[in-house]
Amino acid sequence: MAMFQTLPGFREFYPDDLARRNYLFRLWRQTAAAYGFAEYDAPVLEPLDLYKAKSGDEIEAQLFSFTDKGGREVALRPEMTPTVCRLVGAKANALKRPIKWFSIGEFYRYERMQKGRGRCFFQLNADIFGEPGPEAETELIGLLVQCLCAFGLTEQDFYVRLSDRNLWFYYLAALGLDEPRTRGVLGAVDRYEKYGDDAFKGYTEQFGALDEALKAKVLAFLQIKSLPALEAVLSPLGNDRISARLADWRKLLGNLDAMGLSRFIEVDLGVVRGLAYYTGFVFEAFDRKGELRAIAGGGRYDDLVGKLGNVDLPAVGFAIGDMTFALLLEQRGLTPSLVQAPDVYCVIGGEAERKAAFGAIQALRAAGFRVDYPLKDVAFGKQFKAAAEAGARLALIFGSDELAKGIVRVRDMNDRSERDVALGEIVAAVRDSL
RNA sequence: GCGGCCAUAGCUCAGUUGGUUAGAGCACAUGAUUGUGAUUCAUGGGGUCGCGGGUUCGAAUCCCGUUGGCCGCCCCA
Repeated sequence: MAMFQTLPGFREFYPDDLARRNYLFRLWRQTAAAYGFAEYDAPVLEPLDLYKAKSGDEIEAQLFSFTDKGGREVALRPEMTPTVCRLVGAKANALKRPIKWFSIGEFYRYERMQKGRGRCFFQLNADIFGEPGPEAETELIGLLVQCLCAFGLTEQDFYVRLSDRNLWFYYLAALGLDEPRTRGVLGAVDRYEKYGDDAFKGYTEQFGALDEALKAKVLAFLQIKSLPALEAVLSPLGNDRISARLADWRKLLGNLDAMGLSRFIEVDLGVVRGLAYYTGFVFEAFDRKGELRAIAGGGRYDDLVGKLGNVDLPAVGFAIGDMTFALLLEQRGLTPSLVQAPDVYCVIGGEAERKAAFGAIQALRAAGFRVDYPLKDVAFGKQFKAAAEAGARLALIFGSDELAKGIVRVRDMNDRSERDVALGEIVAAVRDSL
């Protein structure tokens, strides 16, 4: 047994694992770039207060935090949002709008491990700053959907639930609830899907039982699954800000429809997301089978940059975690096998031939081809086997007979055909054959 | 933080009522095969049975503790 184990919840990436991870990151990067997002990065270790400021003391229990040698209270980052708010806030006046940024980074949370959750994980974070209107949500939801579709997932595999905390606030205000009670009701709404009527226990303890007629309206509202149903409930109220908000909804859904993404989107007012800092549209991606935890989540947080970056700036963002996402790809058989195959494997007759082979190997590698060869003398049969197992497309045979004639035999490992090439033309010959 | 199940080779696992030197398949390595990828066969390396303690003449096996894993609850930024 190993004398040292990895810390609980931490992960090691052997070459095959890392190849899969890199594949994830590569497609995410390409997709984010295609949508016009610029990549940034920032420290893994941050002042503890950065997270307290955003989320309160309670969050500290789930933080990897400690005191550094300079006596500073620090924490490994559990998420990107506070950091990116600080970054943007610090240069807000110098940055071209809209600010469309993304990053891929590792995050740490001191939590109990579970399926799809460890103590370290990677996330793609994408955010737009400086755009208050639903055009920003259009871009982000579009990007989110494509970040999943890029791997071959379809509307059969996942969907995005779209909701709106503003509409909840406006609606509950119109029903006569004050802000604390509104937050209490939203807490119940967040839990309703899981606990049913028990979700209102917390509210009842704090404020007393919710009026039955009011509760019926809340329950009806959280079950709304379409824009027309939403309009039917809200339009009669004749409330200006609600009307304006419905216009935002029409714009967002219209935009997404024009992008051909309607089949991924489900209006679902039952989603409010627990985070107190979300201020508008919120959205979450789930697998259709409902077997996994959320694949991605995001929403608008217009007040956070002001709080953490000292400049008022509207913002929307989302994050996709790598663990649940990898489980989904696995379930759907979409995890590719990514063997790092060489282009060329050199079969070398013996020590004398090796010298000649090195020249060609060096030239091929300098030209950018992936070239491998046995480090020590091995029987010919073994070398061909090794070439086949490595997945090489070509085998170059550096035998004594060939080298005596100044040539190398090029074997195509797929169709087993062979041809001779002058030693000096090896690079061109390989280029032609691949 | 709470609860359930689990821990034997790199992987998947077997291991009798507690009883010789703890096994198999896969994987890996070598050879049969000194110029061509398969199959097959042979051989080999690799385990203080997660760790610590206890019971016993004797523990992978029974008991206690501990660490780690899986699953669920809380939480999920």
